[in-house]
Amino acid sequence: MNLSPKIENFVLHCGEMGSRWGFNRTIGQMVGLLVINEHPLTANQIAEALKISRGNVSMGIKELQSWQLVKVHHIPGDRKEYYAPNGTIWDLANKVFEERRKREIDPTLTLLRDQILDTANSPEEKYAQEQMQSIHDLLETVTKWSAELQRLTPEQLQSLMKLGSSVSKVIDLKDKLLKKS
Amino acid sequence: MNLSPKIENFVLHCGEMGSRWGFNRTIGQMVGLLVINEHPLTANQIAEALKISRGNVSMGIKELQSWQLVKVHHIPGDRKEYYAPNGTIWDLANKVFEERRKREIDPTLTLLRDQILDTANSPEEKYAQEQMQSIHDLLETVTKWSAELQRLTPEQLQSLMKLGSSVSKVIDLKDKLLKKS
DNA sequence: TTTAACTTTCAATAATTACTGAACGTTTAG
DNA sequence: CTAAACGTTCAGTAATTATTGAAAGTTAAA
Repeated sequence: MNLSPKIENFVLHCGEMGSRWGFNRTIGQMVGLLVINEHPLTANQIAEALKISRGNVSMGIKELQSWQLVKVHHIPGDRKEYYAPNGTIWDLANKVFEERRKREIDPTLTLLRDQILDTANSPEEKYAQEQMQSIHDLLETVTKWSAELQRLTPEQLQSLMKLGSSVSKVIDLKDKLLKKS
Repeated sequence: MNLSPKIENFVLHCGEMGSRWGFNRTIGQMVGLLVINEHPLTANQIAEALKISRGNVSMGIKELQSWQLVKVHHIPGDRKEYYAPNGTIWDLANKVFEERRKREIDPTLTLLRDQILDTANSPEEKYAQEQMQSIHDLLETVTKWSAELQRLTPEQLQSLMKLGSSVSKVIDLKDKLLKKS
């Protein structure tokens, strides 16, 4: 398992980015490695390619499974497990978004709702509640939107993109249509 | 500077979330604190409220300024600096997105483009390039979309949301319109 | 110019997070 | 049943990241 410089480059970059997307460097590299390899890899191949311990691979795979980002393959007559990305790039990105929504946005919305319903007993708390309401509304909007986007295939998205660069135009379209009907 | 339990709760939560949005726990708390306070705060007030050192506040503010998330106020006859959020909630969210795009997505796009243009000298590299192309396309789409969304006011967004829950419908609308004309 | 009131910096250290590798668990072939 | 081939766990340790606090920098009033 020797990576070509080009591929190694990509894998290292995934490592750097991985930490920003919710997992750590090593796990980012693992995703990168699995994604640029056409065929599933064994835990030992991963350990060797990334120069990390076997135990670390096991922990990383476990974490990736909790994100639903990898699936396991088996080859008849072979006891090893072979790991591969669980879906297309688009699927993986969706899963990361979805998981982060669950872990970050949902708990925040819950907290905000609780606080907003509670009665404010000072002007400071009143202001605080107003701000929390803004955050709440923003998060809810973003959540709904991302749910919408996730339903689209990449092709539909591309098509939407080509509409003419401006979402405002979509709004205008909507308005026109609604007036006609 | 004594926080009411309700407000403290929110601030602590911002701390937890802060780390996920690109900064660390303390800096997350600082943002939370500034956002739920109607009036600008001095560095000492922040240090006292969050029970951290004065030096840490200074570093945190510096970091937040690099994200363009805080602005400085001055009161005539007072040499202290007063810090406040740099815009509405929506503005702040936009700035975070924008900054993360610059720090994460743009460098990734550059790397991917380089790799894709380079000639593949093995079937593995060929496949790798195809995958990189997918990632590239996805990131570009997401980038363009977020740029579009950022142009909208929260009100426009809300309006778009109310369109009827499904973006696919917008695409259908578009198709119908284009066929008619 | 001195002093007081502030801010910034950064080396030392604390806190957190990630990794290793040995021990243990499980499955299957012989 | 035993050994080999694999996967998992976790205590100990390494690496990284965050924080403190003392020293140095800045500004303005006296």
